[in-house]
Amino acid sequence: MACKFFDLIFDIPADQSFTYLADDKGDAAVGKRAMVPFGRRDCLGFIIGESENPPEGMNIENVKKIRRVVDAQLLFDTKDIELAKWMAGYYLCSTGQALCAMIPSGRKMIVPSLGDTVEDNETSLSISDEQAAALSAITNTEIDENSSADQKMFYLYGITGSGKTEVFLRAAHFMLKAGKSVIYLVPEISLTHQTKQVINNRFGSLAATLHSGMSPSERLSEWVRIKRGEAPIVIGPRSAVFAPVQNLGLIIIDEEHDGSYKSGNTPRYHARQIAIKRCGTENARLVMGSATPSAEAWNFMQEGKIKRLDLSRRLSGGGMPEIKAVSLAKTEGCLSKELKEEIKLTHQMGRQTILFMNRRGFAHFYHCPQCGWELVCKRCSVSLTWHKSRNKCICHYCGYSQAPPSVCPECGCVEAGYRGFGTEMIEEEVRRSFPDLHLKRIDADTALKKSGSSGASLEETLTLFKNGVIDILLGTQMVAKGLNFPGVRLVGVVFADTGLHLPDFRASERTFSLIVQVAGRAGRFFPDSKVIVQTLRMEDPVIRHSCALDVSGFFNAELKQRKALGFPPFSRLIRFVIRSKDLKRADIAIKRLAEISEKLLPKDADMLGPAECPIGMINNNYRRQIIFRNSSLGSIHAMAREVIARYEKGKDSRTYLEIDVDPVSML
DNA sequence: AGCACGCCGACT
DNA sequence: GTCGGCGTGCTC
Repeated sequence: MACKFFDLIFDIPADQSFTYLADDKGDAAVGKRAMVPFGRRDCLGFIIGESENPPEGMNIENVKKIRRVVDAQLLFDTKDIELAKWMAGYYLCSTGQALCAMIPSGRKMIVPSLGDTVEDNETSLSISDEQAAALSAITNTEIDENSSADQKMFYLYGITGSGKTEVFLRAAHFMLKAGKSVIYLVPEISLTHQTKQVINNRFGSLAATLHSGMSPSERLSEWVRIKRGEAPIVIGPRSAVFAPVQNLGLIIIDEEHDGSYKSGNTPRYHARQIAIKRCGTENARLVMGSATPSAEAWNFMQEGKIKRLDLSRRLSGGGMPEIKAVSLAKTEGCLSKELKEEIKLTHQMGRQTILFMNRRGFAHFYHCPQCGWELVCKRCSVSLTWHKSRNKCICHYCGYSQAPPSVCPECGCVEAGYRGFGTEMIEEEVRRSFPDLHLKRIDADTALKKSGSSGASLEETLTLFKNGVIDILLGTQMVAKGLNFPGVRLVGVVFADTGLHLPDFRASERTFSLIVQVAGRAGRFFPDSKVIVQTLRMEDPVIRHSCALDVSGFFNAELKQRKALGFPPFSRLIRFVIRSKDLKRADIAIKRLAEISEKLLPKDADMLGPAECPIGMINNNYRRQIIFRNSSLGSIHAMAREVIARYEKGKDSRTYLEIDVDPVSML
């Protein structure tokens, strides 16, 4: 019987392919997954190559047979393999790991519910001149095989409510009509449903979704549906950037600044980077959008690498709200006089308030005013957060909790207590100040509750708020993203400074972005809306620029600073983190890594560290880091690859090396 | 990444 | 004597 040889790669760190045998008539093929004996066990591998002959210098006796081909359909093609190889090179992982991140992991397929027929509901809604100009810039670009990437990247830069979505939709429609496919990236899973509804209402059921909330088999069947060309538009979070659409015409990245576009595990890819790469090789266009671009995108726009398209006006109900910074310096509790008065006024007007609290992080900690002692997680070295309703102090990294001490364990001082405030504390104070207003709190704690359990689910709460049943919505990041409530007049940022102290060079950028985004929730439909930003740092440029909604003023100052300090976007970084349960091992490993690195460090590059990570321990793992920096990625990239190779030889099996190219968080 | 092999210390 | 922790190396 005729046999063929197949090259397989696996989801392991080693970048090496392995050859297996399968008979000719079988269904083994490049683009499918197969179970094969690998070492002492069976492993799932990706078939990435085939040949008539065994690999050179290899005895046929030693080639094992494929046990079972898992997929009936092809899951990936040579284009995908090329992308995986590029990713492996860029993000310093193995090709197998890269491919594994690209492809859904399901085994069984669910029969997909087939979409309706294609509709063409051309909306008669008119668009503004600015929208029309932006749209024609995107669509009028010649689809020219020889055009450079510069002409294919656009940025819809516009305040909330300026109609970015409509431009996205029309650009998508343009591509669909031209017979091309569209990938529409959104920052959160919850936004995929919302966006899918909008798309399906508009164009018929053409849209597919891909996200981690779906079961693996659901994802697999959507994947296959996309691959067959049955869904020319795909909506999803960062992993959807790999969607196997045929004839890609456009990738949309909504809320480009959002941190969720960066993967948190190996390979730590950024969806924007992958999108740029895909648009380059597949000759597609890229349109991003945000009111607060990332520093990287802003810099590209200034250099002309990305064409900026301005949407400067709000479409409905006039301008942006009045934004006022209010000092918390002489305030007892967490609500300033001004904020209280505005809440009252807003209620009298029959309108609603959103209170925003950026709770997570180093914000509120139990500390002793006498000796400075601070209650910190034993495993993660971050401040514990006090949850009054459960009377517990909880670590937001690992979940550790303990009862709050009644006196300072160091000096016995009874004044020890919490500084700063979380949503629960604000909730209490608001209830005390406004006993007859209906308040609801939304955060990770309350969002966990599913409908049917004691409390209202997130969706239920949002519906109640939308219908005006709730007067005040209090919450964390969740209230800042994508939600539009026409009845809102007032937005209060309870404590804007949270996050400004973080030992991360992006702290300012993130805080700025957050304040502007939250402010955008206010009064999209009325001219009299108001935002109050409470702070202890009235003079801080971040606070001043964000309250003035002055994005370019902020970036002028911030980019000057970044340039002076040599941080991105004026340099590129590669971060190595060593993690180990054992302090000694972590220290030995980081020292060895540093020694290898020093030898290989290019003349023009910097090495920061070795040092303890700002969050020195997470989940009982000690964390140490080294950061490589250079004006371009080239030389540190090559060096990092060699460092990894030498380090891996003779590494300690109980320490782990995490590699992050273009890190976005340095904590 | 797993997993086995093989080398040293301390225990019934 | 042997059980088991831990460094090393390989997986078609």
